[in-house]
Amino acid sequence: MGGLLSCGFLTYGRENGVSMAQVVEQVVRRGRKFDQVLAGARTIFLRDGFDGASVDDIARQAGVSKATLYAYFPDKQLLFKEICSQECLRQTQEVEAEIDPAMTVEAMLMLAGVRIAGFLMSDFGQNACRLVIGEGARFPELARDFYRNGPALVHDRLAHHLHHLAQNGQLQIDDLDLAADQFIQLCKASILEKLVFRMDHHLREDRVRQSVQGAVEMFMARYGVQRG
Amino acid sequence: MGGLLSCGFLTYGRENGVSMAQVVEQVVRRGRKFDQVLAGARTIFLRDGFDGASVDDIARQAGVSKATLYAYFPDKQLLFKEICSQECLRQTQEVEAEIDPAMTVEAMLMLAGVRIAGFLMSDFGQNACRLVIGEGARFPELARDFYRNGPALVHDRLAHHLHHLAQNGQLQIDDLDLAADQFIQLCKASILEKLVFRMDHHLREDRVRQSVQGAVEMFMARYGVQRG
DNA sequence: ATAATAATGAACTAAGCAGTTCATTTTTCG
DNA sequence: CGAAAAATGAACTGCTTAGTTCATTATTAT
Repeated sequence: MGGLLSCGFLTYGRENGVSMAQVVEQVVRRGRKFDQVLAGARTIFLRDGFDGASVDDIARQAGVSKATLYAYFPDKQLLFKEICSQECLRQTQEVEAEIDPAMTVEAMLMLAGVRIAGFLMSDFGQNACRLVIGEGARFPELARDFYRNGPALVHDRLAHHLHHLAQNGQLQIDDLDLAADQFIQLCKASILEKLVFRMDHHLREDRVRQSVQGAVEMFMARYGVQRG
Repeated sequence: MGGLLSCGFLTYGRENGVSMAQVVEQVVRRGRKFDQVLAGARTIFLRDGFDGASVDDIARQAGVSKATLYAYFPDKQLLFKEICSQECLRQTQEVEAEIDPAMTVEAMLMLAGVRIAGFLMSDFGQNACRLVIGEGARFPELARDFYRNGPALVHDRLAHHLHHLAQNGQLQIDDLDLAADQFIQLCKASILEKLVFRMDHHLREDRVRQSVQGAVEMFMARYGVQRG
């Protein structure tokens, strides 16, 4: 327990595309229950956290014998890290759809905001956040990976878009990083803490939209060029 | 495990003031190691979380025998809840200093913002947040108490101040709750996720001030009355 | 068909941890 | 001092859980 896997992701015997499978047929696919194991582990880990989840529970959920599970993953920590890595990738894809450059600034912000808030609202988003935050002490490098492949990535893309808009003269921004952070945080207003601390498990749809709408208005009031 | 202590705090045999002690001398103070137990438990729980902390570790840290510990607290959960309750109160006190009504709007916002950000920056604030979020699944009512006595309380006081400022004509706000949430979130911009996900354990002081400064500017751009 | 590979399940080890017990020692206080 | 209250520590119970083993069964490919 220590330096292994300190960065990067595991790719543990699952071809993650068609091209890979074509190049090396049947290399590491050691069994057919691999996906079941991952699916079961994801369910249980997201529900119970690392300590709360027992390997027996995971095996049962996966519909797989414990021996099979251990045939794929030598220990519980590696399985946990693999799940977290997968969730990072999924989170990235969640925000991956391209932004149309022909949009107005408001429309672009609105779209980005709805996606950011939507992720937080999803069961998966909530559980993943809680999991990574809670287990961050035991797995610091994992929390960092999650951050880099999730929040940080969203931040960078947003800052990139803002940069272009500022160059076009549609926005007036001096500190791009700060502006991007501000917008992201504003989208979470009214919803973040209530979710994290389990106040309202499912906030009303209109409250979320209201939050994003408010974020856009505020952002434009500060950085918009039209004045009076 | 269930309904007990579903709301409210434990007051487990420690006079929490002088008046109490004067009224009932020597009621529940069954021993002199009470404070040591609490101190040790706080250290270990904040460091390791609920599952990660073993009762033996706590006793050792407290400089107290396990038997003594169990003489005060019948089980681990009750001790944990007591610690969390204490941390809630402490968090409340953290933001308790009164606001001078003669201040300018900007100065008031700056003060409030620095306090909010300061709490997040503190080791205690970070650990407490992680603890409550991570253990929220096991102790949902505890996460709610923490939220009510912390973030929600800050929100309410801020909204109250904003209400007065709006009545005085110094601000133009239609949705007070939203405005309060927005300001609070803005203060966390640039620092929250980096802390929660353990990117930079100690951000530079100036970056925090910059964040709060940016929050005030943005807030005034949106809700200030001076226009052009 | 048959041989190789994958999966099973059930029993097992070893360790850690919550909570208990109690004979002995220390502290407090009249 | 001397008695009552508090603290000790070390051993012990009972339970949970990570990880192993292996003889048996199912699946796959040639």
